Amino acid sequence: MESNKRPGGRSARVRDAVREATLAELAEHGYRGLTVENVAERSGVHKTTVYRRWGSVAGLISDALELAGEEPWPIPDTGSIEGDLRGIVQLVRSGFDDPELGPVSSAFVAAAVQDPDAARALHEFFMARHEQSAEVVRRAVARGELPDVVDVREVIRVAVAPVYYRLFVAHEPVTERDADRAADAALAAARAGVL
Amino acid sequence: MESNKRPGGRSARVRDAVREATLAELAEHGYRGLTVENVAERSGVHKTTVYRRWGSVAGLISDALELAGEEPWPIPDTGSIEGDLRGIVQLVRSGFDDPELGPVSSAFVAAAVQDPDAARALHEFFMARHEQSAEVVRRAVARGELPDVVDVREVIRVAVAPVYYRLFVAHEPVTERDADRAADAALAAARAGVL
DNA sequence: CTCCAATCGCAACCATTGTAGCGTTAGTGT
DNA sequence: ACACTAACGCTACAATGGTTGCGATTGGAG
Repeated sequence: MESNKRPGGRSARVRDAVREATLAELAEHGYRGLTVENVAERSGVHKTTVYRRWGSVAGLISDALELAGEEPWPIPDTGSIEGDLRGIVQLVRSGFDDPELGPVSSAFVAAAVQDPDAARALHEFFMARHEQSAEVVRRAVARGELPDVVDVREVIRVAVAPVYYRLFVAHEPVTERDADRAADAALAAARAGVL
Repeated sequence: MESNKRPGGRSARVRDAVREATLAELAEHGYRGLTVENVAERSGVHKTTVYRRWGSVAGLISDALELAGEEPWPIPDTGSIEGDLRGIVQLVRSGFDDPELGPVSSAFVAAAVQDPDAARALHEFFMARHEQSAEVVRRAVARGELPDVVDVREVIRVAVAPVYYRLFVAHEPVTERDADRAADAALAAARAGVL
């Protein structure tokens, strides 16, 4: 999708229009309501063109996901690992709570459990996220707050996992307290040396 | 679905045939390949009947899920909370690894992120699972291995969450070691008194 | 400026999914 | 045993999703 032979001009305009329409449709109707025809209609691009370049709704999602993965997100720096970890988990929680971002983010997860391409794209997305977020753990190790044998990415995974588990597996509500507790649990495990 | 006015005879046969066909189709083709027409074909029940009684693929899934939720699963009893927790998480992991059960279980998760009815059914399923699994934590508290203020269900959630997170969110492989580590992390957090 | 290939728009089409009307079958109460 | 009606099967059809072939447009290289 990146090595286009004709990156300038009309192709670029079409691509942007479709991407924008995809995100707008996702925000409004979620993943279930995302259809190639609606995106084509909204973007002003013919449906045949969308099918040719993106193939299906999963292709649209994957493309939008790559785009979303490029922009970094604000890693907290509160001075303590406890505050940083809590900040990250709260950021995840509030992201899904947001009426604008929530449906889009949820749509990514929903698409990935169904389509291999979307799954790959989401995998890459989360690998980048883990890598960025792990910085707070590295800082903590440097400050001597955590043993230096800790698996920095695993701390992040264990910290955010309960939030995702509640949202997408058990389908339970997630309170701010739940988020803090998940962060604290990961921290306790890291301090105990099991991560 | 339970308060049928004619629970005996043909209706029951139809219901069982459809349920069985649904599970078989799920095992073979996963959630993506599950279609009302295929289930109708396989079960020998006409497709209009399936549409009438189950409405859609999500209805089929919800029904199969209620069925699956009724049969209990083997909670380990190794004598120590460490062994029990590890056993539970490994059970989860190996369940999704199993070529027979894996696709069916995954299909439940996939359906629930898309359909509200399936989400409700899966929610009930997991509430029951948590309740059953929490028994190992209660035993540990009784043995004095854990503080008695611990949230027994939360320990289970935190223990299994990383496995589900890897499988359905980050789309990373899950090794046996990953599973043990997740159990150990939850245990460390519980011992530290944050759960 | 001119030409050429890549890309897009368009209409027509096929396949699949889901619905409606209606006659038939088979549990269930008497 | 008999009648009554819920539930099912069947055909036909509407709607949606996705494909194909071809002509028109447009960037970009020389």
